[in-house]
Amino acid sequence: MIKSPVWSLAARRRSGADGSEPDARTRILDAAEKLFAVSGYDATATAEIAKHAEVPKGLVFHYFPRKIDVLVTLVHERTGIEVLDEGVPGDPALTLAGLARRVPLRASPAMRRILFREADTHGSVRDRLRNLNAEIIRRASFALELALPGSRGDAARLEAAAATFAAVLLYQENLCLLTGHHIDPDMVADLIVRALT
Amino acid sequence: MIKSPVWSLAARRRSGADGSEPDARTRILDAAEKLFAVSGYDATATAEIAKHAEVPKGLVFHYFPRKIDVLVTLVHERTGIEVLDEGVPGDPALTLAGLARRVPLRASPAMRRILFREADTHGSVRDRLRNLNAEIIRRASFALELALPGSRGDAARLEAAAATFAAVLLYQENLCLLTGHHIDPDMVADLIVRALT
Amino acid sequence: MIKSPVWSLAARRRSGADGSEPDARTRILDAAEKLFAVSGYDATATAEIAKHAEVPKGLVFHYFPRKIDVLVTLVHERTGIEVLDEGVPGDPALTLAGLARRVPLRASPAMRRILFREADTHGSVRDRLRNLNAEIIRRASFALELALPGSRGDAARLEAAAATFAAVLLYQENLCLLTGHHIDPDMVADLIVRALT
Amino acid sequence: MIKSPVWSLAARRRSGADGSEPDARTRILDAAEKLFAVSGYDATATAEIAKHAEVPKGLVFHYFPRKIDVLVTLVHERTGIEVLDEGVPGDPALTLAGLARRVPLRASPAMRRILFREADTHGSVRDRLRNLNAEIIRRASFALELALPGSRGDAARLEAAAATFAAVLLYQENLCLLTGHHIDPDMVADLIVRALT
DNA sequence: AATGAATGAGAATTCATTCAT
DNA sequence: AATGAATGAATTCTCATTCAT
Repeated sequence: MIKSPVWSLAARRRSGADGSEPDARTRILDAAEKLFAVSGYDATATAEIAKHAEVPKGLVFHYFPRKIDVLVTLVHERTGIEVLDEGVPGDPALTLAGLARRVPLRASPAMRRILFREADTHGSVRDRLRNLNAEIIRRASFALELALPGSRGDAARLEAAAATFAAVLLYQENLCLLTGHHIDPDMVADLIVRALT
Repeated sequence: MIKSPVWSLAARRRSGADGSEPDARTRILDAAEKLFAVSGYDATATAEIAKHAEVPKGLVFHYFPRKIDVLVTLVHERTGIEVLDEGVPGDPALTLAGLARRVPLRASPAMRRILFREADTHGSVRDRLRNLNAEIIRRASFALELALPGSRGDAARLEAAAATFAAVLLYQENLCLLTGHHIDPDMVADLIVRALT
Repeated sequence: MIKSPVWSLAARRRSGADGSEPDARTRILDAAEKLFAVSGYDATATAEIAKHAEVPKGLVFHYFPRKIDVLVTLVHERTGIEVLDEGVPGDPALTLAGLARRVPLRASPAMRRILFREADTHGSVRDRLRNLNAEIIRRASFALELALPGSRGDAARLEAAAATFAAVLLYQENLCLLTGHHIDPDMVADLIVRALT
Repeated sequence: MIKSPVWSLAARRRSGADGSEPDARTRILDAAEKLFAVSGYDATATAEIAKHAEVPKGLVFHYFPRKIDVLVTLVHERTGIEVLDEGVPGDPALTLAGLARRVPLRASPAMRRILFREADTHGSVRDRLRNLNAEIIRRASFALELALPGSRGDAARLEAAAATFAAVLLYQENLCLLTGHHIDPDMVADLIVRALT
């Protein structure tokens, strides 16, 4: 059985299980997500969103009185931290590799682009990103501690390792998109393990 | 004596040592650099650039027929790779720490923000970033090889380490801005060394 | 009783017989028609059109996303060929004179000026004029054939006569405007008849 | 020996007989003539003229302080009435055909387009066109009288014939350009002769 | 005479937002 | 709730013209 990516949970929720069209509000958010990711928030006109969502222009403002509300809603409703399962004690490398492959950030690739791009200029997005980042570092930290009990001696180094790990995991997608350069998460996990043992 | 940052070489050149005002074109680029960094390209009006540069609106058009030309010119003229190479063989940790503190990307903090932010939506900026990133990885790779001749055995691991190093170095500033979380380059350097020895 | 000119049919339709104001879109086209005729397309600002139409500037864009769309729409909606055909066999001179006085081009004097002036530089206008001209020549040809069955022998001459007739009819108004020289259509009709009999 | 068209007299004068480049002022007028004909006066920027003339922008204003001076100068210097030879008494049809082929308007095709187009909105151009038209009608009238002494009886008809002849001759080029429909001058000459005899 | 930087008024177009229905 | 016409401020871009050198 193929496991659908975590970020598609929201996607599945969008269109009813009966295959019916998602409702207008959802279609607006879908369109905005795609357009914001591709062109950026500023360069996307609300009229464009309406057109792609196949709803009349006025309806966008019906649901989202200000344009910024669309962005805020997207970030609030379509990004989050995976609450499910955590660290699997035992083999350090395996645990880290698992974490690498399953960053607990629940957000579609499009939402990640939006998150990083708009955080630069929109306080509310930045706040969200801050929280998400902190949580990811905490998880990584916890996982490292769990996996590598021996390195407990140096908290600072563990902290740096977790942050590095988090940074690489968060940005690898971005970096790949921008530079075409791919970093293998397994390799990074392996490096971290080697550094801490 | 504090060494002025490398990216300010251009800045110093802008206003002559004689204290004379930089010329109009330079003032326009200066203003654009600052404004693009703070508000983003799309959210910055050319009129705003002109006002900050203290030049008439029309002069911006005179030098840069399209608004996008301002961005393209900034990226072309104000980002680059440090050519001064300083391979310091000897102590691995020291060498890496040096590299960490002196990323060979020649670009002001403002230009870095612009580079990362606008690469997402502007092809020409993305191309530049791609080149810069590749060059930085190459440098890091070379430095690692020089510093850690013993690890030559595993090229893939070295490559991953260099890429991780480069990614963290490039993004740390960004991450710090966005999330407030600071990563100590020395720590990262130390981690890399430990991972490779 | 004086028969109102054919081109005013549309005009009458614009403002209801109930004296109600024509709608915004119509007022915009009315204003554009007048201004384009007087000053030319290029020299007429859309703001000017809006002012004369007594609508806000933005509404012009709402109906006509590009300025050129106003011109194109005018030409499409306000020029045409009279469909009411009236072949009146019998006296040749009378028939031709009738045709002279009733060129089958349905277009206000303003639209005619626009048509001739802008055809020079705007392809879509030129296409329209081409069609109109061809149709007028066909009508003239048909009328001549009907009126002067005896001249059927020389098709080329008939063709030339029709074209000449059409040219003079089409341009007489233009010429008069530009040069102040008036050509009497009756005289031209008479000439044609004499030439063909 | 091929006889170069009358309107190229000016052209020949432009570049020295020694094949040297025409001077700046001439190149400016050349460029303006071409550009005005293609795009119209309003739609042609002075910078464009300078570019095509391969002269610095400032030089255009050196010779022609106002943009309109370029147009006025063109019309003054590059349109005129042929003063050379006139009617050849004898065969009417031949004389008219000759006149048809040799309209006494000395102006390049480009200048004719400019003349007709800009007359609509520029008084000075209109004045010139008026004069030229009057002169052409006078010539045609004279030629007709000379060629067809028998028809002297009806001055009004002669007048109408001359005007028709002039109109067709003047506009045929325009019409052809706009509508693609060609009128054979010989045919028109023939028609006129038939109408008057 | 020749030049290109400088200027600013004004053009087209964009677009978030409002509002009557 | 739904709709699309209406609004006007703001933005990018154009361009004739001036001017110092």
